[in-house]
Amino acid sequence: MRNRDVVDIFNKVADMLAIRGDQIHRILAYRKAAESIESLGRDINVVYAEGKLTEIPGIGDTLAAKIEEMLTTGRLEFYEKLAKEIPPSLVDLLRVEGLGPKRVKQIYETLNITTLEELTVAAREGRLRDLPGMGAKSEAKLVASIDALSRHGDARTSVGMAWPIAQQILQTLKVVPGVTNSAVGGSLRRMRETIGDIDLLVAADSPDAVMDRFGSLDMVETVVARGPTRSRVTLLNGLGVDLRVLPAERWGTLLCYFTGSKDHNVKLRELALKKGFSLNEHAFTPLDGTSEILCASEEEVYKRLGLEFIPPRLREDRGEIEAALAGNLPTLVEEADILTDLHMHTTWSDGKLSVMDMARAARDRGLRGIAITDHSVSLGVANGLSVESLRQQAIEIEAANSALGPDFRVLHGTEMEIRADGSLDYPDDVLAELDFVIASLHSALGQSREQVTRRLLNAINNPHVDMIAHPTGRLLPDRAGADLDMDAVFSAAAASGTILEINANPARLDLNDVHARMAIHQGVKIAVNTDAHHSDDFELLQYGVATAQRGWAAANDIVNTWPIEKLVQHVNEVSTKVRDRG
DNA sequence: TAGTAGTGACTAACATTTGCCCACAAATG
Repeated sequence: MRNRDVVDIFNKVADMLAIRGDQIHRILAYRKAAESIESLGRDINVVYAEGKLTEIPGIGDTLAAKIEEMLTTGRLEFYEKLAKEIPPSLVDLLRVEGLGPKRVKQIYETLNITTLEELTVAAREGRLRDLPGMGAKSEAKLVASIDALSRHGDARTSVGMAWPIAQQILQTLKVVPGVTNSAVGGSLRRMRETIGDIDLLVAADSPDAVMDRFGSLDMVETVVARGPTRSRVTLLNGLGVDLRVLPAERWGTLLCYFTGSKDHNVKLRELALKKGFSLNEHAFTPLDGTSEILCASEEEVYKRLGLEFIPPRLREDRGEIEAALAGNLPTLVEEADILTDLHMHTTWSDGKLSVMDMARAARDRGLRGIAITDHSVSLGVANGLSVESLRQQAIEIEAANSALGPDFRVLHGTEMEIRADGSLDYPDDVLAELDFVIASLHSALGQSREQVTRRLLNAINNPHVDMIAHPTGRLLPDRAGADLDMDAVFSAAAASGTILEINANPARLDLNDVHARMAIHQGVKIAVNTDAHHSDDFELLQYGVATAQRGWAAANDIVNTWPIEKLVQHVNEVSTKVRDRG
C-alpha cells in the first residue's frame, strides 16, 4: 500500500463516520491524519519500518496501529466493519453539491438509496421532495447538481488554468463604479498546485452593481447563489467562482479570511479568542462587548494578533503561525530575485524559437543569462540532438554570446536523457564540453522504486551532471511521477552538490512544495526554471517561484538568484569536488 | 481519535452566508 491508499481509506472512513453521525472530533482525527500523510513527502512504509508513525502529526497509537494493519495485511478490519453499517458507496453522494452527511443519511435510511445512480433515478422520479426538510425546489437543485457533476466531474483544476481566468474576471469587476480594491483569494492566491474553485474579493460600498456584473459575465453558466455580500457562479467550463464584497475599511480581515487556508484561519481565530477577540471577515470584536476594530490591511490583522506578517503562500497551517509567533519566518524568494533561467528548448529540438530569439526574449524580461538545454539523442519524439548537432549548436551559441555582449550570457547546456537502464545519453567527454548539464527522466517512470531511484542516483553522482530537472516526472493533474526514494535523492544531491529543479510549468511543479521544503532543509540547492519551449512560456516562472515560496525557500536557496558568474563557479567547483571524491 | 496529564478522564475546531422550508443543512475560507 502506498501513501495515497492510506489517505483514501482514512478520508473514506471520515466521510462514513460523518454520515453515521459520529462525534466531530473523531471525524476530524481521521481527516487530519489523511491530510498529514498526504503532505508527508516520505513513503509511509519507510516511516513505519523506522517505527516513527506516531511522530507524524495527528497520528497517535490507535491510528498508527490501523496504518500498520493496512501496510502489513492490505486491509483494515475497522473499515470493513463500518462498511456493513454505512455502505461505502454513500460517500459518492457527498460529491453532489448541496448534499451533506445528514441529508445522505436521511436518504439512505428512508429510501434505502446507496449509490449515485439510485439517487439520480429517485430525484428524477420526484421521490425526494416528500422527505422532511426537502421540497420540489431542493429536489430540482439536486438534479441540476447531479447533472453538473456528470458533465464536469469534481476534479481539481490546474493553477495554470485558473489563474488567467481569475485575472480576466477581475479586470471586468475592477472597473465597475464604486469598486476601490479587488484581489484573488483562496487556494489560488496561495498558489496551490491545483484548486477546487476560484475565490475573488472586491471592496465596494454598495455591492449590487458588482454582483450584477459578476452574474452577467459571458463565461457564466449559472448563478448558484446571490446575497448582499456573497455570490457564487458556475462557469461554462464547470469551474465554480465565489465572490465576496465588503467595504474598503474591512479589506484586511476580508482578504485574510478569504485567502485561508481554512486550517490557518481556525488557528488565527483561536489565537484571537485567547487575546479576547472574536475574529471574522468583518472585524475583530472584543469579547467584553466594546465596539469592533476594523483592519483595512492584512498587515494590521497579523499585527493585532502579535504575529509577523505571514505571506499567503505559507498559510497552510504547516508551522507558519508558530514561526510567526517566534519571529522565525523565512524571507521568501521573489520573482524579481530570479536572474537566470537554466532550462529551455529551441528549434534545435522541440522548441519553437531560435537560440537568439529565446535569448533576446529572456533579456527583455530582465534576466541576465540563460542556459539552452535541448533534448539529447535518445528522446527521438522531441528531436533530440546527436553529438554532432550538439557541437554545431555550440558554434551558434558562441555567436549569440558575441552578438549579445557582456551583459547577457548564454550557457550551452543539454537536457540529457537518463535511459531506462540508468546509463546517460552522452559520454563524459562530450558532457565536459558543456557549460551546464541537466539530466532527467522521461521514460520508464513506472519502474520499481529501487530501479528508478538507482537510475536517478547514478545521474546525480555523475560529476558532469549539474542539475536534475523535474525529478519525479509527474504530470498534473493525473499522471503520478516515478516512485522515487526521496530521502535517498535528497541526501545524494546534498552530498554531490547537484541542483534539483522546481520546474515552473504548472503541469509539472516538480519538485512540489513539500519536497522542495524537505530538500532545502537537507541542504540541497534548488533552481526554478521555466522549461520554456517558446518565449511566452517565460510567463510560467511565477508558478515555479510560488512553489518555491510554498517550500519556504529564501533567495539564497535558489541558485538562479545568484549572479551568473557565481552560479558558473559553483557548478565548476562542484564538478571538481565530485570528480576528486570519485 | 489525539494530546495531555498521569495510567482513566477530560478537552479539543472558528465564524459566517445562503437557500429553502418554516428551523436547519450545507457551504465557504
